[in-house]
Amino acid sequence: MTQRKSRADRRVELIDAARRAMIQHGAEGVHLNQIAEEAGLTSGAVLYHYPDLRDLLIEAHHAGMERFYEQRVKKISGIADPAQKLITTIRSGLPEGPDDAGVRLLCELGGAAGRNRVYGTLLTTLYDRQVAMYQTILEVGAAQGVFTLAGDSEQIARNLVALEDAYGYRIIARHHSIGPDEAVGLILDFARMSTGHPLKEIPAARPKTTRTPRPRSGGPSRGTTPNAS
Amino acid sequence: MTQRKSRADRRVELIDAARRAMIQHGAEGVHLNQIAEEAGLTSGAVLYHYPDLRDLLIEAHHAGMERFYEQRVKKISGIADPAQKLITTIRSGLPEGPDDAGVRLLCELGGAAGRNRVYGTLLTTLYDRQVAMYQTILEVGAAQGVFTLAGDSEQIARNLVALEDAYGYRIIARHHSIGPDEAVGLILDFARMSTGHPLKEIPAARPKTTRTPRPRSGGPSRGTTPNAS
DNA sequence: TAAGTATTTGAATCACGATTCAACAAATAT
DNA sequence: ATATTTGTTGAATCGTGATTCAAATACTTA
Repeated sequence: MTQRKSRADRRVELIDAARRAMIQHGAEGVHLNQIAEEAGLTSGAVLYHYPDLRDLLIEAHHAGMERFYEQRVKKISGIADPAQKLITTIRSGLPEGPDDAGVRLLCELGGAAGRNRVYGTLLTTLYDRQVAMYQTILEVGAAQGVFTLAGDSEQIARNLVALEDAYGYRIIARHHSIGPDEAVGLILDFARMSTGHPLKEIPAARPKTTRTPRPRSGGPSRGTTPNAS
Repeated sequence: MTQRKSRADRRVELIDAARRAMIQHGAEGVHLNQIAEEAGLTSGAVLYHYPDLRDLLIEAHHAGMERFYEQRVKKISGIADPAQKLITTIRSGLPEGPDDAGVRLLCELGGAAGRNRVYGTLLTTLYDRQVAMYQTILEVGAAQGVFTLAGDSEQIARNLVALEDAYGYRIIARHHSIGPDEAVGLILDFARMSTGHPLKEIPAARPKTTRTPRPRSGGPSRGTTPNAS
């Protein structure tokens, strides 16, 4: 028999298993057995903890969003410069690629939100929180004289989140010419117009320039070191 | 027995029935019987025409997109002024409300596109076509000296479509403070920055100002007539 | 009008997932 | 140690939807 767990532990595990299962099989297409398998249990055990599957799915979505949001907050927590903060935030709102689990899950929800009020509310709440996050960055930047806002900060923030969302969908759908980098570029174009700041992308050296096996005659120390602050 | 139809006619009918059924039950959650019922047939008859359900669903999505796109093209076909053309296009890309069938169907696809290459391609293609549509409007406007583009026309067009998409999702999800009008306003904010044009919304008299049962002392002929061009 | 063909039905069957539950095992309490 | 509670299994059952197909029905053609 599978290792026995306390009620609380098992519920947390199940939520995560459900999250994983939904990413693989679709938010609405998941089957109880798939969740059970993902958790290493039988369907009966899952039902024991969640007699109504829908509750589990909602909690899983909720957890997924929370995780997504927390990750973003964490990534910008150490950055002081508003411009770098903005750039980093934009990047953190996009999937890393077509298989990015977190964003995949959010995309799954878009359609369901039209038919399911709970999911609609969940998504709407996340959107509003993200808007608030951007708004704070913009306002602080303006207060410091770094940004010169071309309009209402809420309006700009809403459009920033909207752009993120949309390009997330494009990336997930495997658009041939829009990947994470291109999306960042496009959103930054808008951000520049809105903030009057050049928003140069200097953060974190990207060691991959479409393959860099360092073929040239080796210049001693230059390039890969990511501390060119 | 239900009225017999020719092969071609029936297929067209089925595609439309599938479209309607998907809007009600989700792009991936539709059942054969629901489609059959929507078409006024039995499941057997549906299978007779489409032995593989997936083919029908794909065709239905394709048709839905085509319809959506054609509607937009049609709406701007008569407009000469680039500014009005742009405004009208923006509005036509948004759902009329949370229950707008056409957009609902597109939203359904967003999640599935991550798992299903065909859907991904379908959505991507639609996106590219819309970008081209906007790009043409922008370029023509710039050539006529009406617009002063703040950047590459493709970049602006991509962001315009992205904003449309994202606000479509928000509206479908019943965001409390973002409806079609608010979304148009937000997108126009971006469009103004990008074109250097004020883009005043003068089109089509809106007879509804949050309820206008004309309670005042009745002025004889005035108000409801929608030809105040 | 008769023969032939295409479309549709309806019932039977099949497949699969959800649900239930008695039995069992692991923790915890006594 | 024993009893009790809690978590888990596995098999049985139920329900639903997909699939099949012979028969019936509506068209078409000769």
